[in-house]
Amino acid sequence: MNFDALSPEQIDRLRDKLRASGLRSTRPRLALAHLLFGAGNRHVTAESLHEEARKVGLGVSQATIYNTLNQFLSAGLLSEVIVDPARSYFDTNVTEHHHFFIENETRLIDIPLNEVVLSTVPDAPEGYDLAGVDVVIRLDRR
Amino acid sequence: MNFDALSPEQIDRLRDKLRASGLRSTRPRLALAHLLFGAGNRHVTAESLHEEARKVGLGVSQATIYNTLNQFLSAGLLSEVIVDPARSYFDTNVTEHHHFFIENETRLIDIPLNEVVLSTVPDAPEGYDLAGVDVVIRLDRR
DNA sequence: TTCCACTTTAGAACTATTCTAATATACTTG
DNA sequence: CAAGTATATTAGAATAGTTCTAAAGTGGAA
Repeated sequence: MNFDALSPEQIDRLRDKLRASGLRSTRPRLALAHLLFGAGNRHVTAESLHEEARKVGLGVSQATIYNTLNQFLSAGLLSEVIVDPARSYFDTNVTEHHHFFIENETRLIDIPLNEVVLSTVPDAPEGYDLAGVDVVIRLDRR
Repeated sequence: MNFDALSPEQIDRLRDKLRASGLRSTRPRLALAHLLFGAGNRHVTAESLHEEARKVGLGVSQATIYNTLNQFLSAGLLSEVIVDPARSYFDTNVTEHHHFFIENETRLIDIPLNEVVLSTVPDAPEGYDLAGVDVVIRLDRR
């Protein structure tokens, strides 16, 4: 596979992040990182990433796809988007933002944080801490 | 089981809704409707409703729980809340509103529509129609 | 270069949900 | 109001996404 997708600096940063989470820089992890982070913000499912890996000739098992996605999630390299009861989506954009979800295409589109303004939100009930605010705008193809 | 939970008028309205969706007013459907609609707004999962039915001595199979929840959803008697990749939640509140979701208690709390003000939202991309806007405020117990 | 903790993997296991096809029941019609 | 039929219910099998297991492989410290 083509490892030009990530610059040497990006690779170093990735290795640091992995090490910081106690994860070794293995061939499967680096290869999947190239697919994930090599071309702007992306949304993948385990299945779509596995298929993509297969297409570029990456011999990587389904178990490794799941393990890697979950480890990258814990390491803060990915975020999870919960919009579809049938599968989990992983997002390479780990900054705060929102989503369009096109139900009949099972496709996600990022919405930059500043394009959604929540001028009023309720306080968290007593005894609870705010963990995050997710806005999902559901769409149907016309 | 106690059928006093719903008034005769409510029962008539329910029968009408079911008929409008081509559904017969069977004993299991009416009994589950009493559990669901007999005491204010509620959030249930298939499992929690099944357990509740069992406790009140309602002999109803898991398949019927799933069938009934999905039929009530199609009939507009329930709405679905997607906040947890592990299970589907059904909400007896079918008006537009939002949710708190307490992750470590797998518990939902309704937020009335007027308590969340979205002063700016992006336009739907060309070719797509707006299907709904869901705001989920995730909480952790302190 | 060796060693060992960490990784990967195939396949089994698991969980939520849906499906199947046999039995039971609501509701219409005579 | 009895009978007939379309619709419901059910147990259990099937399915889909995901996680687990345990055996074989590998990164990187020394």
